[in-house]
Formats: sequence, structure tokens, C-alpha cells
Amino acid sequence: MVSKRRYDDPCGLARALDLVGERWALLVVRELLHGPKRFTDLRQGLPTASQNVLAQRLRELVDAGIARRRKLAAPAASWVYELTEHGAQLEQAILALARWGSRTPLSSTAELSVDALVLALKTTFDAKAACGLRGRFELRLGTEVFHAEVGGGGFRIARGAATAPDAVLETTVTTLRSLVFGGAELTGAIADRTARVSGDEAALGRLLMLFPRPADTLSTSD
DNA sequence: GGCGACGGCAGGGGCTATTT
DNA sequence: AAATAGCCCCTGCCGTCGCC
Repeated sequence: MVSKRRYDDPCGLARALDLVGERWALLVVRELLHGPKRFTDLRQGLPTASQNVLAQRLRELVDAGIARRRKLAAPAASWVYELTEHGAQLEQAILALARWGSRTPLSSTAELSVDALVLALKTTFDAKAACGLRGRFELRLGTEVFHAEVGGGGFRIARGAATAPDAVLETTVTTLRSLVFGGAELTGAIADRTARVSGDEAALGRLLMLFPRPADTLSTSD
């Protein structure tokens, strides 16, 4: 095992980069921010990362106490990776970096991963526009299910089904991205069957307006 | 002597394909 | 899910050269 390169700098930033500064490391953390994932699910979220690099990054994150490996109870009985409390504390730093990054010119035409889209929702949420709004929602993106809640000027979203949601949106990452950042209309997506809504469609429509796209940077396929 | 450009070399790290 | 092999590319380091 070759020793890892280190900055050998007592600055907190350098020490953080010693842990999560390697290529792919922060994107692995991003994929785990909203709940545990199997190795194969992580690969889907990071399709251009090779297997051995992904395995190595996970091992390093586990060694650093940022993530842990856990076996699910039967019947699933598969191994999943999840953030530790220490690792979860990276969320605010990642959100700040993502906000900063979203103001730089978009140069990729690749599709967002589910977790990248959820992260984009968190980074662009407009608390002022949400003032006075309350609601619970369930987002079904393929096989991935998230529950989201707006209230008190805040926005929370995590993996898992919602309890008594006001509305449920069933769609794809591409369509949701168009609805939120691309100016597409919910009624149009419902009409062409790229989205299905049950419950309070108007409330869901208001929710989708709470994420202003950073000026002239984000793009869907527009 | 100081500086920048250039090339050679070694090691680190990432890739694909394959195996366990 | 993880490890391995073989290959390739990038980066850092060092020495050399030419110019001022």
C-alpha cells in the first residue's frame, strides 16, 4: 500500500482536504448525504468513476470516520455505506461549495444523479419565496423515493416515503429538473405523461416555484 | 546571478478488463 | 463487492540551456 499524499499543513482546510480532497471523495459523500446506499447504487450515481477508485474512496472515507459500512437486516442482508455523524457534518460545507459551483458556467451535458438533483434543490431553495408556505410532499424518481417538507421558511428532504403527504409527484430526474430549473410547466408534464401527481396539485406547483435557478448557469437541455 | 522555457525521469493515480 | 494486472497519463522534480 503506497502512502497517501498529504498536504502536511496544520490549516483546517488542508486537514479537511487530506480527508476529502481526493478526486471523487466529496461526490461520494454527496451520494450518501440523503441516506445509505449499496455499492452498486453508488456506481449508478457516479457512472464515470471506475470501480476500484470508488472502492478505494469508500475505504478511505471509512478509515477517516466519515462513512461506515453496515449490513442490512434480512431479507435484504446486503452491505450499505452511510455517513457517520462526523461525515454528515460535511453537509453545510458541501451545500456552500455547490452554491458557489452553481454560479460558474455549466460545461457538462451529462444528466444529474438523483442525489445531485436533490442537492440542487437544497442549494437553490428560496426561503423568502416560501414564507408562509407549509406542506409535505413525496417525490418518486424511478425507484428512488424522497419525502420533502416545507415550513417555517425551511426545506427538508431525505430518502423515504412521506407520512400523509399533501401531494405525491411521480416522475424522472430529467423531468423534475426541467420542472424546477428549466421553466417547464407541471400541467404540461402531466398532460404528456412524463409526470403523475396525486393529491394537491396546486401545492405541488407552488413547491416547484421555490427553487430559482442561478442566473445563466444551470441548464437542462435548454 | 536570476529567470523562464524545455525535456527527461520517476512515481502516483486513474483507466479497462478480468478474476475472486 | 472487492482485488488484481497491465497500461497510460499527469505531475513534480531536477538539470540544462538561452536570454537579460
